[in-house]
Amino acid sequence: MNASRNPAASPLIRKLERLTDLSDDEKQALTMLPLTVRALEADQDIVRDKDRPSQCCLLLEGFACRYKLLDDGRRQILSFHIPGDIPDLRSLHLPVMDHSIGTLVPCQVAFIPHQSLHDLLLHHPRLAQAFWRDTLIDAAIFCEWMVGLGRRRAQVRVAHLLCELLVRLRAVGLTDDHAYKLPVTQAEIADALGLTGVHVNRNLQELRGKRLITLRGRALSVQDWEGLQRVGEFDPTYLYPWDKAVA
Amino acid sequence: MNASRNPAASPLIRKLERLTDLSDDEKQALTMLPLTVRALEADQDIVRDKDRPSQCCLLLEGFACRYKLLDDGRRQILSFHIPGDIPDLRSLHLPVMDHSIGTLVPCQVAFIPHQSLHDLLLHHPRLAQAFWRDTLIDAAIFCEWMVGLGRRRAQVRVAHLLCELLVRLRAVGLTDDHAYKLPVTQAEIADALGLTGVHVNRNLQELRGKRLITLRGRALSVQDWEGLQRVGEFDPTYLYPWDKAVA
DNA sequence: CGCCTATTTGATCTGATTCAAACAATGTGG
DNA sequence: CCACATTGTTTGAATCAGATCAAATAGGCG
Repeated sequence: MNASRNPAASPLIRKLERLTDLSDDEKQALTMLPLTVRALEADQDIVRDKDRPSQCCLLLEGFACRYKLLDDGRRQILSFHIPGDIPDLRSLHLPVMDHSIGTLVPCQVAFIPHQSLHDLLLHHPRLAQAFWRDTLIDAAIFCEWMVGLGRRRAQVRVAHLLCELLVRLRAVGLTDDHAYKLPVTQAEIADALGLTGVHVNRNLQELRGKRLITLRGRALSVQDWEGLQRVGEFDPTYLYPWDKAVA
Repeated sequence: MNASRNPAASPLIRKLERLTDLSDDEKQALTMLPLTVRALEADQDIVRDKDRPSQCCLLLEGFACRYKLLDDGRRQILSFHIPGDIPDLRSLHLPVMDHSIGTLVPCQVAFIPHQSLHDLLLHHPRLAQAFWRDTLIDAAIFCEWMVGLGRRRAQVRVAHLLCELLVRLRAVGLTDDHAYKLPVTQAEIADALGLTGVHVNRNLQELRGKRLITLRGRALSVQDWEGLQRVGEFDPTYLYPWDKAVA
C-alpha cells in the first residue's frame, strides 16, 4: 500500500484542530488516510436510508443535508452540512443508515474507508476522542433544532437558522464579514424548519422588512447581527468551540 | 484507592452488553468504577444548563428527561431516560451543559467521575467504542423526534412516542407483555412532542377510541400493537440493536 | 428567446392553541 | 377516616399561526 500524503486531508486536519490540539504524529497519521475524492452533482444522494456504508464521507466543497423521507413524500431535513463536516461519521459505529445524506449543490466529497478510520482511531485515542466529540456537537445541534421545531414560531426558526449558518460558515472561512452564500432554496429551508415554502417566504420578507437581513438571489447579508440574534433567540453556546464566536 | 466491586455496576454492564460483547477483563474493569449511588426525588435537576459537571450519571431506577427552557418559560423535552441510560455522557467531551437533565419521578442515580471514565476508556478502546455508540443511538433518537416535531400530526406523534417507550422499556425488562408504567404527566408528554397538554389529552382519547391503547392512571396497555405502530408510523430500526425488536 | 425552476402574492381552510372551568385522583394532616 | 388541598385530567368555545391551493412573477441558463 502506498502511504503517500493526501492533500485532501488538510480540511480534515483543520476541522479536528477546531476540536482539539493535534500532535505532529497525529497530523501525520491523518495525512496517511487513503482518501478518495469525488465530484458530485446537486441533489444527489451520498448515502441512502437502509444502506450499510463501508466508508465515511468528508465534505470538501459545497452544501449537503441529512434528511428523512416520510411515506407520503414529505421530508424532514435533519441538518445542513458544510465543508469540513463528516455527516455520516455515525455509520462507523451504527452499520445501517436510518436516514439519507444528499448534496444540495455540486460538491467535492472525500471518502474514507471505515477500516482505515478504525485503525487510525485505535492507535490514536486522542483522535478517537476528537471524532467522538464531533458527533456530540452534531447531537447538540439536533437538540437546538428540536427546541425550534417543537416550541418556536416560524419567524424565530428562520432567524435562528440564519444565525447558526453564519457562525458555522464563519468557522470555516466561508463568510465575507456578515454575508454569506446561502445555496439553499426556500423549500429546503422549509423542510429543515418544519414549515411550508410559502410560509418561509413570508417570514423571510418580514426579516427583510425589519432591516435585519438582505437577500438577493443566493446572497444573504446580515444587516443587524444583534437584532437577528434577538429575533432568533440565538445563543451560539451549543455550537462549540467557544473561541470561534462571532463578534 | 480501594478497588472493591460495586454492585451498582451491573446495570451498566447489562446496558453495554446490549451494545457490544464484553470480555471478562472489560467487565472486571467496569466493576471497579467508583460509583456513588444517590436517591433523588421527583422533579429535581440532576445537572443544569450551563453547569460544568465533573461526573456522569447512570440512571438506575426511575424516569428522567433532558430538556431546554425558553426565556418565556416554555419547555422542550429532548429525550426521556429510563434505567440503564447515561443521559449526560455528552459532558465527558463537551464540558459545558447546553441543557438540563431532571428526574420525572423519584430516581436512583449512580454518579461516575469523569476522570475514572476517561481512564477506563483510554485503557479499553472497545469500551470507548461502546460508549460512543451509545451516544450515537441517542442522536438517532433525536433525529426521529425531529421528524415527528417537524412533519407529523399530533396523533401520530403521540402514538409514535408510546411505541418507542414500549420498545425501550422492554429492552430493560420494564414491561409486562404489552403494558408498562408511564410515570409521566400529559403536560410532560406535550413538552416532549411540541404540543399542548390539552391537545395531547384529546389525542390520547382518540387512540383509546380506536381501541389501540388503554390508559388508567399511569398504567398504559397497548391493545393493538400492530395498529398503534401503523398510526404512529413507527419503525424501530432507529433504536438499535435490532435483535431486541418487539414481536 | 424560451424553458424551467424558484419566489412571491392572495384567498381560504384547519389543526392546534388558548382560555376557562369542571371534574377526578391522590395525598395530607387533623 | 374524613375534609381539604393539590395536582392532573377532561370538556367546551373562541381564536390564530401556519397550511393549502392556485396563480402570477421573476430569475437563471442553454
